Amino acid sequence: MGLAKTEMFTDKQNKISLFAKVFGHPARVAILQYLFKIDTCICGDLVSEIGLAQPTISQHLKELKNLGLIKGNVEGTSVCYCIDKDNWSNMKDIMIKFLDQDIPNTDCC
Amino acid sequence: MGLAKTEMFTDKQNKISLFAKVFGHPARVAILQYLFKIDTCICGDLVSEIGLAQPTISQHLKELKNLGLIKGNVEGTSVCYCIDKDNWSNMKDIMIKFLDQDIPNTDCC
DNA sequence: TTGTTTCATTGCAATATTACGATATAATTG
DNA sequence: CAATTATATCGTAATATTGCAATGAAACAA
Repeated sequence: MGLAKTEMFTDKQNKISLFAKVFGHPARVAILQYLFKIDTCICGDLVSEIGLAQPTISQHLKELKNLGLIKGNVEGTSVCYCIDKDNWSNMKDIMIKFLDQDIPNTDCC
Repeated sequence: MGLAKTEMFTDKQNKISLFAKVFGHPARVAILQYLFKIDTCICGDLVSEIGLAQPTISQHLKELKNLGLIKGNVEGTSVCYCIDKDNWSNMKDIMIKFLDQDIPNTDCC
């Protein structure tokens, strides 16, 4: 199979899992952290920064772009990437709401 | 391949991606939400609640247990599951720190 | 002891993900 | 135009994930 049965879950649950999945690879985490760290757009130094082959980085960027978390801008021969603020903020709200629930106070375990 | 090159990333990046990966399936999100919603341990009604086959649920529970996010207690013939408060709290801090970074104010994109 | 119930494990088929070489595309330079 | 640079896409091999039927194991009930 390898195929999640998304139709049996709520939209919210599927959304959370889609966001989580994109963070489920250290290369994508590293790309995002780099975008946060350097206070400007990324224009090309990602391949040397991360250490994976160029097609691999391109593929990871595509997944981040597909979810809307980053956006790219063609700048001559290179492409500038940066966080999509609105979408990131939206995702953050959803994820934090999931993570920050009150833990039931049942000491049966 | 299908194999992440974890050795090229920091421990923190790998940790974040491992936590995220476990949330990257709606069934595991649903299990956790159910654990939060019902204010007590889960003792057996997960299979009927989620709607996947029993071995599938068992497998998802195992992954959550492996990361330490839930713990189980044998209660007669059934097993009681609940959130592991300390580990959840720890994970939450790491994930929120990652999600809640200040977004660079560069409007080049 | 013989079921019965509940959950875990095994084994396997279907599908997804990861990584990268080769190649394509698109803008720029000479 | 030809060469260069930067990125995307294609194709494919290696590995991971998902789901479940079959089976096992452990506690309980009769």
